Amino acid sequence: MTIDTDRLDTKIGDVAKKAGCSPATVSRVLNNNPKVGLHVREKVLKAAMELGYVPNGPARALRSTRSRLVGAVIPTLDHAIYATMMNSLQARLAEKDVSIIVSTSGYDIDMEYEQVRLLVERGVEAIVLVGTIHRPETIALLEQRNIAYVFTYTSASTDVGAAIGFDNEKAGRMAARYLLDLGHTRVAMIAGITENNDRAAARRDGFVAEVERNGIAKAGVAVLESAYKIEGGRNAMKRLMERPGRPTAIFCGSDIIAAGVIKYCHENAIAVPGDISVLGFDNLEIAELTTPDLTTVEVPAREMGTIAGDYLLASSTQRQHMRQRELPLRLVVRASTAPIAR
Amino acid sequence: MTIDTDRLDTKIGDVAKKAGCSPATVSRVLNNNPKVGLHVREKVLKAAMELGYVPNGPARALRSTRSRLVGAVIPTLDHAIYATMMNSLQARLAEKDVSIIVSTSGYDIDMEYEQVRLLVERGVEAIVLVGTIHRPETIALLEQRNIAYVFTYTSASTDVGAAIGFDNEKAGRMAARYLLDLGHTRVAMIAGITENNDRAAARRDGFVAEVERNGIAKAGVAVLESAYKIEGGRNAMKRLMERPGRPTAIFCGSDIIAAGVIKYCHENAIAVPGDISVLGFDNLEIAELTTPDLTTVEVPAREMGTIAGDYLLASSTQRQHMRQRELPLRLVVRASTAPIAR
DNA sequence: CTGTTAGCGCTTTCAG
DNA sequence: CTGAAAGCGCTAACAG
Repeated sequence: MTIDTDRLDTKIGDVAKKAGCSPATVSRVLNNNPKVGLHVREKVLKAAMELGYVPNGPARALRSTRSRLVGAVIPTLDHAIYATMMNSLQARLAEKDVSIIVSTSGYDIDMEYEQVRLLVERGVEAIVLVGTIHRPETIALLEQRNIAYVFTYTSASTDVGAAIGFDNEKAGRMAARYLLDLGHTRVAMIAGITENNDRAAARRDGFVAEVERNGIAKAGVAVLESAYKIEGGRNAMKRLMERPGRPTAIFCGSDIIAAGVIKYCHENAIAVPGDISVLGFDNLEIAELTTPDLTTVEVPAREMGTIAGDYLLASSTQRQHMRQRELPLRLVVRASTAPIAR
Repeated sequence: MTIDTDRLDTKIGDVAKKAGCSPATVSRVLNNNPKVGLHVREKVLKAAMELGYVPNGPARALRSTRSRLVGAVIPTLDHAIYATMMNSLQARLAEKDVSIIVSTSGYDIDMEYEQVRLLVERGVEAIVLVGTIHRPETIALLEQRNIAYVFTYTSASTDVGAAIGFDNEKAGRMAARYLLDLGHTRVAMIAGITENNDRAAARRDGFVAEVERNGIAKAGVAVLESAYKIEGGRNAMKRLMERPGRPTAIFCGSDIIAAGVIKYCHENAIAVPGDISVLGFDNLEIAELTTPDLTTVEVPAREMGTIAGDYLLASSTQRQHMRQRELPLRLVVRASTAPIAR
């Protein structure tokens, strides 16, 4: 009647013996198979508990091909926008006892392929990816093995994979529209790193297109790139300010970059938003830390994680109706932007 | 000679057939067993490549009891200090093709136990935990199944588990020492949440002990708690300022909290560090975003992740020499602290 | 150096 | 409703 704690590992047969039934029945109980007698079910549960039985996941996965494991490959965990998404995704999956293997690609699609391969090897049932651009081999592998996958941070679904996110091009246009409506005509963008990052590239394209559509800035909109770090934003701003034809408004590809831009302005006595309006992207917690508080475009990172989780948890039939989900983007107006001075 | 892409899944036997050898030999090649003829090895590799063979991890794990999987249970991914650690831990493990299942406990040790149980079920070979305080069942389970585990963010190893981190109590004393040396006698602490968080509690205890050891502050040091959010810090500061006997220096349990404190000061025309010195903890990227820049205690989060990774990757014999690792703490002096005005 | 044999722990037909 | 039997894909003895 006491709990055995000395056995190194007890298996389903031990539980069966103790409960006085067959292993098959134990398995049924553990899998909530309804057609097991109430009495037997109770005995099994009791025996399992007393023996401290823990199922062997790999054995289960091998036999049933259901691993209760999903994978995610994100650029990095060192950026709040991805960490936050992972946090809510993991929380959602945990509610259903599904585990998530997290790996990072460092914004490199070759590395992403390697990681996806490894995840497939681990037997994940589904995979979360970021963005729309991937190696064809990555998608081919997933298709061939019939593993479900979702793209996040984008709303551009392919004919096969699902997409849960937002329209990056539209986001860029929204940013431009806002600055333009404020009366700015000399605008610039510090775009983050667009190589291998279709989302950053789409934002830039949308921004540039909207600005040029308005006929102003014939000389072209200044577009620089920068690492997603405060220092990166600061350096990019320095480069920008050393060029002729200073802008009066700047759209930054991330709040982190915007923070670096504002930092540079402080150091060089450039008034924000007096001399230059600064618009961020992401709405991270730090947007309330800059002086002045940062106007920014909010990215629904938490929500994306939860919805991606729902998608993965759904049955394959249910998934048909969830294959594309465009989340709304919201402009959060704070104090770093202002109408152009006349 | 072309790559087969239509087969749903090819197994080791298929590769063996194509390479003209036995499954055992294929297995040997795939596991880098040295005693396989060079010629055969090449044929196997070629066959595996052409068939697009991906090993079946669960089957391997079942047979060999080596899953190449480790687990981590952290409080949350929504705080940079943990996300950063996970990022470097994952990167280190990925170099050796080891995957990591990440789960979160929300600072709740009962939840932590559930997550650990699930990880054990998944067949992880080792587990990373945060802090020293855990349910006895958690440790018992790990011990019984003979699964390696490491505590991080602490240097207090138990007789069984390893610890990779720093001395939180010492950190608290260091913070107190610094403020005291600046001449402050009326000091306070906003400690984060200490319930179920032995690290935050130890920091508080060290801080209070060092202050009282100096005989000042007979009335006791004011200690408040706060969520690890900007708003939390701001609210706690509000409460603190509404009490009699305002402090001239405040130690915050996290930079996030410190940011909130500084925010409150701005809003209420309290000069930092003129009226009040503010000292943070963590040295997050945001420490350079507050105005003035934040003086803080640097926590080696990235390094902890890498070292924890090394520990998990090591053989059990090597691990004996790595069971305790206290990383140095560094005080990063910026502009939010100053000697007391006379 | 390579093949044969057995079986890891579990779930799943198939009978009863 | 329950048991017996088979075998998921792989690796580890053990021979040769």
